[in-house]
Amino acid sequence: MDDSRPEGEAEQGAHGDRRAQLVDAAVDHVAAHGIADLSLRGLGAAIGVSHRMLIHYFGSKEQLLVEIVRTSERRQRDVLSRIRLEPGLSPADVARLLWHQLTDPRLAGQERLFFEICGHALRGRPEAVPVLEGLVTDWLEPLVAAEVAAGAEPAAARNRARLGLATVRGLLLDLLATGDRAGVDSAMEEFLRLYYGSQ
Amino acid sequence: MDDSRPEGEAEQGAHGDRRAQLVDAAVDHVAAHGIADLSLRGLGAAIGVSHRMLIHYFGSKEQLLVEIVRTSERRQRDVLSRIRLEPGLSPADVARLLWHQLTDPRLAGQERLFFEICGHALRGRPEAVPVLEGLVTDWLEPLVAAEVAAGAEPAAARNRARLGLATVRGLLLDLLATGDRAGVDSAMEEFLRLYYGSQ
DNA sequence: TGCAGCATGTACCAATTGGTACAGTCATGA
DNA sequence: TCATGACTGTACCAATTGGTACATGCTGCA
Repeated sequence: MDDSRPEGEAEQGAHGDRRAQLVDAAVDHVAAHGIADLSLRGLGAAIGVSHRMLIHYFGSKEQLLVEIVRTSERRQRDVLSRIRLEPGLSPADVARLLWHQLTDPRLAGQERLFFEICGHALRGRPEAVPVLEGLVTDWLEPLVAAEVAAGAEPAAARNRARLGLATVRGLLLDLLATGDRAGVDSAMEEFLRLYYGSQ
Repeated sequence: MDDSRPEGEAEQGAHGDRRAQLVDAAVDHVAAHGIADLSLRGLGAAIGVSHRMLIHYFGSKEQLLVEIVRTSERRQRDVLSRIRLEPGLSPADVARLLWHQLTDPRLAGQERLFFEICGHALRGRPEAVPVLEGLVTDWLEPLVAAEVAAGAEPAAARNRARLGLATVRGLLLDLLATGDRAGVDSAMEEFLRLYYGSQ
C-alpha cells in the first residue's frame, strides 16, 4: 500500500473534487447500465480511468457503492426540491407537477436505479441497506406537512401521505415496466380524483 | 459433453421430476438469499447437489435462472388463486383478504424476490425481462373483471384496477422496507375507504 | 536544478466464476 | 451375468473479479 490514503471520509480538499467528479460519472453510468453487475474495470473504462484509480479514491468497491447509492439518493431528493410552488396551485396541481417531474423520460434511468437499489437493500446488501431507513420516512415528512397544511388531521394525514407515496411508486414501477404513459397517467388522474375529491 | 442432453425444454419424463424438484429447492433458496449473487456452487451446496448437476439439468446458469423466475412467478400468482370467494363478501372485503394473504410474513422472502426480479427485469436481464410483459397485464385482467362486476364502466374499471394494483405494490414495498405493519395497514384502510367509498 | 508528494498506469495475484472432460455408480432388462 | 444408459461426483480450465506492488509521470516549491 503506497497510497497516501485519501479513502478516508475526508470529502474536502483538492482531491475531493476529483472524487466527487468520479462519483458523479459513476452514478451516470450506473443509472444507465445498472448497479448489479458493476465491475471496477468496466466502470473505469466507461468513465475514462483505470480501475486502480477507483480503488485509490474510494478504498474499495464497497465504499464506492456506498457513495454511488448516497449520491443517487441525493439526486432523487433533488427532484422534489426542484418543483416551484407557485401560489394558487391546488394540492392536486402540486401532485400533478411532482408526478410530471418524476416521470420525465430523462429520469427513467435514475428511477430504474431506484428500484434496483431497493431490491438490493431488501436483500441486506450493506451498501444499500441505509436506504431502507429513509425510503419512507424521509418522504413522509414533507407530505404529511402538506396534508396538514391542506387541513387534514395529523393522524389521517400520516395515512394519506403514506398512501400517496406508495401509489406514486407503484405507478412509477408500472410505467417503467410497461412504458404505457397514457394508461398510467389515467390511473394517476383517477387517484387524484379519489384522493383530493376534485371532480 | 457426455450428457444425453436433458436440458431441452422437455418438462416431462422421469428426470423432469428431479428437475422440478431442483427448481423448487432453488426458488426456496433464492427467496431466502436473493438472486443477485447466486452462484451455481453456492446454490448446489445449499440444496445438496454439485454445481455439475445444475448444469446437467438446466444446461446453463441462464436457463436455470429462467426456470427460477418462471416458478417464482407461478407461486406469486397462486397467492391470488388461493383466496376463497365466499358469498356475501363486499369488494372491499375481498381486497382486504387479498392484502392479508399478500402480506403474510411467510411470503416475505417471496415478495422481496419479486421486487428483486423487477429490478433485474428493468435492467434488461434476459432471464427476468419476460416478467415485464405480465407484470401489469396479467394482474389487470382479473381486477378489471372484478371492477366491471361491481358496476364500474369498462374504461374507468381499467384505470381503477391499475391504480389498485399499483397501490398494493407500493404499500408492499413500504412494508418490506419499514416492517411497520400497523402503519401500512392503516394506509391500506385509508385507500379502501377512498376506493370503495365505504364508511 | 532537484526534491517531495500526489496522481496515474502496468503488471500482477489469489479467489471465484460458469462450464467441460472424464470417470464412477447403480438400476434395469436381455 | 453383463451391458446399456441415466445419474452424479471430481478434477480441471479459461475468464473475470477485487485488490496490491511497483514504477512513472507531473506539479509546485526551495
